[in-house]
Amino acid sequence: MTKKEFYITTSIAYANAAPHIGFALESLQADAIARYERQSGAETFFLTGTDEHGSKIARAAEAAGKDPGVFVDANADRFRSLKDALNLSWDGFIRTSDRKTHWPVAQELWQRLEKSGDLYRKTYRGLYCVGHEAFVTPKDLVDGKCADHKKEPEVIEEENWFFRLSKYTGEIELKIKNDELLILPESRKNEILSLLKQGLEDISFSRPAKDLSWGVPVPGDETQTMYVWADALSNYISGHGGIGAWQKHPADVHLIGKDILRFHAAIWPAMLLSAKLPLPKSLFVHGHILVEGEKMSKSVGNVVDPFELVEKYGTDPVRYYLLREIPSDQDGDFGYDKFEERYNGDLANGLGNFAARVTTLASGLGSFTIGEIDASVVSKIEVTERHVAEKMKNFRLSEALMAVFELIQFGDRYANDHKPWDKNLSPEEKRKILGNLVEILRSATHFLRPFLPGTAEKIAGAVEVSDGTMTVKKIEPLFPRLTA
RNA sequence: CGCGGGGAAGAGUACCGGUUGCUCGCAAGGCUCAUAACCUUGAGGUAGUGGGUUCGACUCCCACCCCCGCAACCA
Repeated sequence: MTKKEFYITTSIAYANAAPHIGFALESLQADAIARYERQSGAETFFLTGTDEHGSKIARAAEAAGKDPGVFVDANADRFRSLKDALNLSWDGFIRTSDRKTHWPVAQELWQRLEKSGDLYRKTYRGLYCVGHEAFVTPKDLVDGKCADHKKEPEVIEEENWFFRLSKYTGEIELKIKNDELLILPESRKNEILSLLKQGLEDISFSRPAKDLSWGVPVPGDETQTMYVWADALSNYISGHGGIGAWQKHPADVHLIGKDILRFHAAIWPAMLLSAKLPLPKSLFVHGHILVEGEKMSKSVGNVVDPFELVEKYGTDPVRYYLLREIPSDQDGDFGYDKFEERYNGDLANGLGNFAARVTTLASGLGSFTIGEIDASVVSKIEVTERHVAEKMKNFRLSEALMAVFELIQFGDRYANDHKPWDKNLSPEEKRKILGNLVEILRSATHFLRPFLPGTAEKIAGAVEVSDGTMTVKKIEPLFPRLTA
């Protein structure tokens, strides 16, 4: 009760392939926010996981000659191992194929919707393309034929469960409008409001089990398997203690990509309303990563593997690039040249060099008492703290990082102005100046900790403080310059 | 077609109706504690295009162009 609780989620990744840097970005954003909240004293729960059902996965497994369960286990492990590669601090990893923790919640949620009278059977008639092995819409057709497969689709009828999404349009619109369900950035809020204004239609909530066997069975109807909505979205509940826990404390923020905004801002809230459960407090919508200006796609072959990046550059440089170079709420670009520019400019020359110069200078002093800190330094640190807090509140991570690097620049300037290496300075004068510089370094380290936890650890390890006495060790180069 | 977002110096971005600010990159000078680093100064933008409102617009309005997402069964 007394302690602030904070519950943050990423979307769950579809486990049909290996993770790419898009998911790495979302994980890192969530991680930085989670670490920041934890550091600020909140009891934080950070959830991530994998979405493992659906015919796409069943087919991918079949193509790989594997049982879907085995296939999905292997992929889930790869997503899980992002934790080490990227130094993620998640507390829970939910898998939708988990029959013990996930299925009962998905089914309970389903039953709640049913109890509210919001699920009904309806015959769905659609155009089925054999090539797609899926329904297509008239817009996918050219001259009455599937644009991809050049075949006329068949008209197929099947019975599905439907959810009365239409019933909740108005209520959701209102809650988004008055920020009861806060959507950030504001442009995304506008986007979803304009969609809601057009109204929502009821959606199909299940598939015949004969077509979709790899999924959660519909309770009380063996012939049907849940379609993605109840199956996947319920992870936010099953991954953190189940329905009772959600009732007490729903998610503070769901991090999602712009591609799944409508699911999270319309379908998910509608389900929760129908189930008489509280809505998440906010959604933060990030953009997509382009690679050298192009959309990342398997067919183009420009998919960037986060594990390779980490292998090549190290964890914190990858964290830094994705959190700093990619604007948190817009599309951003990944490129190796840019990566190395950022690395050299900010990490090697900026943070790394500043840490080296300060610790080298201060290590020559032995143990010394911390003197008074200049008013200008105190106020710069305070300003930085305020800026970081403001930016973090709106999840503008890249801008928060900018504020921290301004502090480092301030530190470099302070060193140049006061020249603690000057032979004419008395030992007291040197100590005073270095006391200030170390203070700047320590503060910057503190602010950077959510973003670059490993680096912060290293710097903190070089500065020992006890009872107002400080001992500084010379630090090993944190980020050796990359040379072309 | 429609809805939403975005288009600013080589790159990434901020604020704002009233001489475009910041970071990286680039150039010159300074300094030498530090990872050829750091500091200072400078070059570089007709703010997508064309109209309009206004004493005055990057900022408001309209049209168009380009990019991105959505467009309900595609996870």
